[in-house]
Amino acid sequence: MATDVAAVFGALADPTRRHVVQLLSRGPRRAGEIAAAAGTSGPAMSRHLRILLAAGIVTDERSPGDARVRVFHLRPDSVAAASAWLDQLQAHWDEQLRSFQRHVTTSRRNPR
Amino acid sequence: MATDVAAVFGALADPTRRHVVQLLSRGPRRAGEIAAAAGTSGPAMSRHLRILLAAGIVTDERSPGDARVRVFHLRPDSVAAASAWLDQLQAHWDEQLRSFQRHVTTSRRNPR
DNA sequence: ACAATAGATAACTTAACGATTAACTATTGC
DNA sequence: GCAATAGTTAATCGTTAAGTTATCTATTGT
Repeated sequence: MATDVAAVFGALADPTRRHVVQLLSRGPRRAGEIAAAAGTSGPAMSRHLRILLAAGIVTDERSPGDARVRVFHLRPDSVAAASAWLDQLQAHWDEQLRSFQRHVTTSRRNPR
Repeated sequence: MATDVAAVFGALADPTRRHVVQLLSRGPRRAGEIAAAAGTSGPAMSRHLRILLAAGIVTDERSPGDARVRVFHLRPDSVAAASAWLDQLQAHWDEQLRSFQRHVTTSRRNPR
């Protein structure tokens, strides 16, 4: 339930997990489908999905017809927080680009 | 020169590098300043900065007054690419959320 | 030329990460 | 109840990544 920016970036750093997110963006999938589509084994995908769950990127739910089937789908707000982090960064950039060349040779005599 | 989304997320996955990016968002800094602000040693920061350079997030330039001083500053377009990746994801979400509950109990009889 | 400074590189250690095989827990169907 | 299925957890291995100490290069100042 994190929606933590650090966890989101950490989760999205892995190419397999990015692939999973790309797949889930086209609709929810079961765990077996995800593992097969990503080309990884079941146990490996289980750990990846746990990381994505901890980052708040995906959510799971049991299929009502078949209780052993686990369906995963994305959570829009989690990535929105990460996107906000990047936007907040760009907000600071506008200010930085104005005082850009001014600070280049600053603090030549600045031991502390 | 990457501006690669994978490299950007991988670079931003590390908390030390995120701290560096946060620092550089408030203006360009020298390598020594960055290492001191992040609380890490020079060699460790040198490797982090190399990763940020490879990801296209930061750029370096020699100080004209002091050639051994290396000043680092951010590159707005690099994070814009990563932000675009997240936005492209949200674009797919709108479609997914419409056919949301429809696919939950799909493929109950789908062995392969 | 010599000492000092700013960083980067080398070699090494340790910790984290990812994949695999095997065993385990539920759940469905006969 | 028993076999099969869906998925997770356990234990292990190999790889990668991060940090540290020491060394090296380049540049500035005297």
